[in-house]
Amino acid sequence: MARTQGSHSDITGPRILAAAEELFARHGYAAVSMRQIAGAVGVQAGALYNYTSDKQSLLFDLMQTHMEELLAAWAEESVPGDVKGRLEGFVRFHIRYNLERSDAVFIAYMELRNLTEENFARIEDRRRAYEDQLEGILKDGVAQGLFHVADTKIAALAVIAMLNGVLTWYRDGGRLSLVEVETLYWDMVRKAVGV
Amino acid sequence: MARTQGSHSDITGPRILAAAEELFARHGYAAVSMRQIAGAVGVQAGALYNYTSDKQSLLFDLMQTHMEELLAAWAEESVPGDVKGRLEGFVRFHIRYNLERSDAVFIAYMELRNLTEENFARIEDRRRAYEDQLEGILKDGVAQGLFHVADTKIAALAVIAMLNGVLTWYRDGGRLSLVEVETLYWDMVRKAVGV
DNA sequence: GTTTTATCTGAACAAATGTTCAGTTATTCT
DNA sequence: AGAATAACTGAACATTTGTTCAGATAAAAC
Repeated sequence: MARTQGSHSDITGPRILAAAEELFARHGYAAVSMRQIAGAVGVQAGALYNYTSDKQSLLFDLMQTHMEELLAAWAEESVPGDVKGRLEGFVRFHIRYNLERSDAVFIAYMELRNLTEENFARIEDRRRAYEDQLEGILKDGVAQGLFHVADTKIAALAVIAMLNGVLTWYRDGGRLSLVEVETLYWDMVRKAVGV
Repeated sequence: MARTQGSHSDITGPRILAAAEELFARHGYAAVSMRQIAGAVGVQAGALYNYTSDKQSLLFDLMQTHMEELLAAWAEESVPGDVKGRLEGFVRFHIRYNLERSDAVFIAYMELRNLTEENFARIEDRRRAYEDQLEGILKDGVAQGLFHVADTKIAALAVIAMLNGVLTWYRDGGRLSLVEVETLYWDMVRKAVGV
């Protein structure tokens, strides 16, 4: 056998990335083999190498794409206006976006140590850019005398860490709806920055 | 060659656990081989099996020990008194203790998916017990009308997630001292619970 | 000083790993 | 229709994996 019926690169390519994303998120990068990914797609392991140069760049591509899309989505959703509203927008956006793409977020936070030094630096750069978005809001709030935070850098990291925690317990159809979760966290963030 | 000079089980045993802890924390459980652990101890791979039945229980032992020690340390440090003081005590304890044992904490949070279903349940039980300690403080504060939190369960998870974030960026000799970090986070937690 | 026991080596095992590639077949182009 | 190309198979590769175990040597017990 060789080329299979209905095989197209623009179909198999995304399916490989999707399978890798789910498996990496569930079992971890190092614990997932190329054969498992291939099996999930319904293809032999060798076929993966028409779409990726190696396992490492499969991981990097997933992370890179996720970070770019995250930044792009925030750039589109972010609206200028009063700082309090901007902060609320960030909190709600972060929770919602990250829950929608929990697999990608999980990977982006847990598999950093499996990246090449060079790839790590690139991802880290994008993460810092995202953190800077939040810190920018906090700085503006402080400058306007509205927020009271002693260290905007630390506060930004603390808020993001707190929001990321949602990923570890939130389940669809659980006790709280998405909007309720957003509101609970916004309430805590709002008070933490002193407004 | 066989038994090496100065070989004692009460020395090699702890060294194996220490080496495994450091390697698991740095590279991840699945990415570390038994031969790497043995190499770090200065012993052949087969010798590890005098101290552990398999790789899985090496991981579980590390997690189990960590969780028990964490709970014991908190039980000793925790003092009854006003809720505000108890909450401050928890925040400072959590940051300090977790930074001192960052390798074990990292493993306990990142390698849950590599545990057997049964082992996972045991660790999860201990983690919940720890979260309950914090939630208990929050509940007391709410009952006394001192804290204003809408959902004590979520608030406990949010606070712990926020505090754990310190692990990802704190470095000894960095911009902020340990006490400064504790104080910054306590300030944010204090405000977040509305006091 | 001799025996017993604890501790480790070194080789071996089958299975699994990432990756390559010649060959085969479906699709697309002419 | 046939020729060219894209997509995949299946086998092979050198390593590495977790784990076992007979044998060897050091430490402890007598």
